[in-house]
Formats: sequence, structure tokens, C-alpha cells
Amino acid sequence: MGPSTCTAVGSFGKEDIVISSGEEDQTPPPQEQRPPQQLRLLSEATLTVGEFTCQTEIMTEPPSLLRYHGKWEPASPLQQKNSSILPRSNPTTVSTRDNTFKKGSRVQKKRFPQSGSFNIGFNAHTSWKIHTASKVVDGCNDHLMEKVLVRKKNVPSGGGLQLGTKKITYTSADKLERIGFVKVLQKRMKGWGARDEGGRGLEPCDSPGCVHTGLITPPATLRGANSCAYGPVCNPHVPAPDSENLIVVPGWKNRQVLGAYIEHVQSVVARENKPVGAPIFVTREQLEYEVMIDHGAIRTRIHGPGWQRFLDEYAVRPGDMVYICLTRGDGRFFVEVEMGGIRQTPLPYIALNGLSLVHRELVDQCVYTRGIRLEFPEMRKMIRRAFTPLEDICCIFVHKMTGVDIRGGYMRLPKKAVDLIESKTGHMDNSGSILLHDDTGALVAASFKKANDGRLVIQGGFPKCVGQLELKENDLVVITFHRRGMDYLYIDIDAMLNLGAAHICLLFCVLRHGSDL
DNA sequence: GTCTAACGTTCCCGTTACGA
DNA sequence: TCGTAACGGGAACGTTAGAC
Repeated sequence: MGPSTCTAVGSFGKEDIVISSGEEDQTPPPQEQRPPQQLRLLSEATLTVGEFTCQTEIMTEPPSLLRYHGKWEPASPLQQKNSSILPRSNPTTVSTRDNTFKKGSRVQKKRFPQSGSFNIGFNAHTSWKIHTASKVVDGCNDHLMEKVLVRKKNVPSGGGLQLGTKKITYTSADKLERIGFVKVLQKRMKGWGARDEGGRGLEPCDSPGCVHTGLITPPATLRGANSCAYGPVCNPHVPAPDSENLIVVPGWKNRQVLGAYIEHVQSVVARENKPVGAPIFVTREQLEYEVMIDHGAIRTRIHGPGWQRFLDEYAVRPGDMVYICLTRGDGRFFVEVEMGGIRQTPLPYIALNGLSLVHRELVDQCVYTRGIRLEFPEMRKMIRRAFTPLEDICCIFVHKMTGVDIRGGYMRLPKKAVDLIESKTGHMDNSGSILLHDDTGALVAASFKKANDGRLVIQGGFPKCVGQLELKENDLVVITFHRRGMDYLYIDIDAMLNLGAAHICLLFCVLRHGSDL
């Protein structure tokens, strides 16, 4: 049985999926009956009551470019990428795509373009800035946000996402990004490109045959034949529902797949008079979502909390393709989401499901270097490796190996990681011996010491370990620090360079309090 | 070859200036 | 007056050069 495809159209005020044959037979439930999607996301992240108020904003410029305005030495990522626009010699003005920087004056910042594509992203063209009405405390144990307001820069109120007054524990945009929250908003913001300010809804585009207030799309085979400035193509022969925000499964053939299942279920209920479980959507990551399917004569609608959770966790946005396949005939549908031909994985924080609060806190406190962002598979792998039953884990450190780590013969652990370890294990000596222990049982004697800048330098036998593990520059490693007893601190290094391969496990035994090996 | 220290770059965050 | 945007200093971290 072939898969059904559906295209998410519009924005996310409504999250049902509707399979239509072209006539209205069901009225979508009113939007206000559902809780705001973002609040569900916040609750998914185990957010608790806090004390402070802050505002989160999305900015449209490279943050470092703004920050370094007025400095004439190359300093920002943009300068590294495109040094020609910021010459070393004393320029008077520097222009970028959206800004003009003039020496000795404030930046004249352009607003969002009135037309054309929105350049909204969270890597190079946006930043997060958190304003607080109280002290900003760096650390996810401290409650910070009471109110999160996300809106476009220079757009009046109503032009963004009002997340309400949910209080959360994450204290920085960095934390939000790591749990995937930013990814959701990033995709939502792209949807705003069509919906724009104030939630006015889509304006009809001028593409041939497109009436973009109509939201039913033709089958996937026709995609591209009738492209629309808003992304998905539109079927002008289908009347528009009353809401502009729908996600639609196109094509009557697709309805047959789900319809056959629904009819099967209904026949079982009628014949055996016994309850039948709701259909379940299963993803490649083995995540399951119990959905509700209303099958009418003309239209089939997929909805329910499970469906909404699926949209949340995979951050489905307008224009994404959702493939649905009834693989076993047992009510379990295999579903997949594609965006631009790329299969989507769940948001990273979904990997935290099932963890205890203590372990969640450890993941939240994880120290990252060099801008590392773990996706769902990496996050899940990291969690599986980190929380072994061996020792009491006290710190997780995710690191991308540098050239010095590989060739320099030592590794420096950032001060942030050292502080976190000491906060849980007590003060460490300034120097000492360690035992490097991989999962094959090989042992290498090494040493550690504290550098003047607070970093912990692991040296001595460290190059030998690098050679044994065949680590290379830019390999991703997860280092977990375990506490055992009062005298020993174990450091467990897990190379994540190949997610499919067997784990390479290295156990550092850091001998503390001046003990001998 | 190993280790140290200095330097450069980036990021964070409080303060300040500007405009509505 | 208040909200927004930019500035500037300091901290963190990666790189590199030099000493041993």
C-alpha cells in the first residue's frame, strides 16, 4: 500500500489534518478550544514556575556584527565569511545586505524587507536577546522567565508569538536552543513569512491558478506544476474553509488508504462489539502518536492530542510534506516528515522523555564547546552513553576535538565544566595523576593540572589515548564525569563521530586528594 | 616533543543613547 | 517616559608562538 502524502499549509493556529474530496462536510473546531501550541512545547520541556520576567526577541542581524559595530579590527563571523565588506584599513562606511555601518555614528538599521524572502534563521541572521526585569542568573536551576514574548523586530505588538505567562526554568536562549525550542520558533517564523504581521492571514497570491485562501493542495505528483509564492500549490476548485490555517492531505486516492482502515475499524466495532484502539502514527525514531481520525463521506480529518504532539515534536511547518503509510494493517501508520526533500527528525529535547528530573537537569547543565548543537539522534545517543549505572554522574561535556587536542598532546576542559564538576565534587587539586581507561580495558597513565585561566589541562598520556581511539580533528566527543566515593573522579569519553558504530568508551580515572595510582 | 603563555576572536551582559 | 538598539568591557575559549 503506497503512502499518502499531505502538505502542511498555512500557519499553526490550527493543527488538524484534513483529507478532502472537494466538498465541505465538516467544520473545523474553533481555534480557541486548543491550548496554545507553544505552551505545550514549554510544558514538554518540564518548565516550572519562576520568579522573573523577561522578554525574548528575535533579531534579524548577525548578533556579532551589531555587537562589534564601531570596531575596525576584523572580529565578527561575518567578517570571517566575507572579509571584503569590512576592510582592515580605516573605512568610513561599511554596507551589508541589510545595514549600513558608518564610522562614528549609530547603525542605521533597516527593517524587514517589504517584499522578497524573509531572511530569518537562527544561525547567521538572527539572534536571541533576553531582557530581564531582574537579575539574569546563568544556570538552568534558577528560574528566570515569567513571560516569553517572541515577535519580529520592528513589528508592532500582535506581529509575533505571544507565549503567554508560562514560567520556565531555562535562563538563556542558549538553553532554549539546545532543547529544540528555537527550532520550533524558527520554523514558525518562516511560516510568518506568509502570514505576516498581526495574523492577518494569507493574502491571495498572483500565481496562475492559485487562490491561497483556499488550502487544499493537489497530489504530490502535481507539485511544482502550479507553484505558488507561498510554497505549496493550491487547488482553485476547492472552496476555502473558514480558517486560513489548515494542514491538508490532498487527493482522493490518499483518502482511500485511511478510509479503508476506518471502515475496517468500524466493521470490527459493529461485529464484535468491542473497543478498538485508536490509530497510531509511528515514526522512524519509534515514537508513537495516538491520533483521532474522523472519516466522513467527503472529508477525513486527522486530529487529536497525539496529532498535535506529533506536529510539535517534529516541528512541522507550512509546506512540509508528511508521508503516511499503513504498513501492517494493524492500525499502525508509518509517518515521516520531509522539508525540502530532507527527512526531519524530532526536536532534541524529545530525547529527554523518560528521564528523571535529576538526569534532565544534568542534560540541561551539559557544557558545550565550539557552538555544538546536538540533533535528536546525537542527543539520544549521548543520553544513552551518559547515564550508565556505573557511577554517579555529575557533569556532561560535549566537545568537538580541536587541532590542539589532536596534535598538541593535551586537552583543556573549559572553566565552565571545571566549575560544574567542583560544585558537585568539591575542590580539585591544582594538579594530579589520572588513569585513562578505555572500554577495552587498556590503561594509560596521564596527568592533569589547572591552568591559570581556570581550565583543566589533561596531558601526559592523553596523545596516546587519542591515537588509540583514532580521534581526528572536529570529531565530536561526549565526556561524562562520574563521581565514585570520595576520592575518585572518573571521566568517560564517548566518541560520537560515527553514530552507527560501536561506542568508543574511554574512562579517565582522576585521582584526587593527592592519592597515588 | 611537550608545555606554557600570550594573543585573537567570540560571546555575554550591563550600561547608555536614541526614538516613538 | 518607556522600549529598543547599540556600545563597551570583561570573560571564555581557541590558536599560535616560544621556551624548555
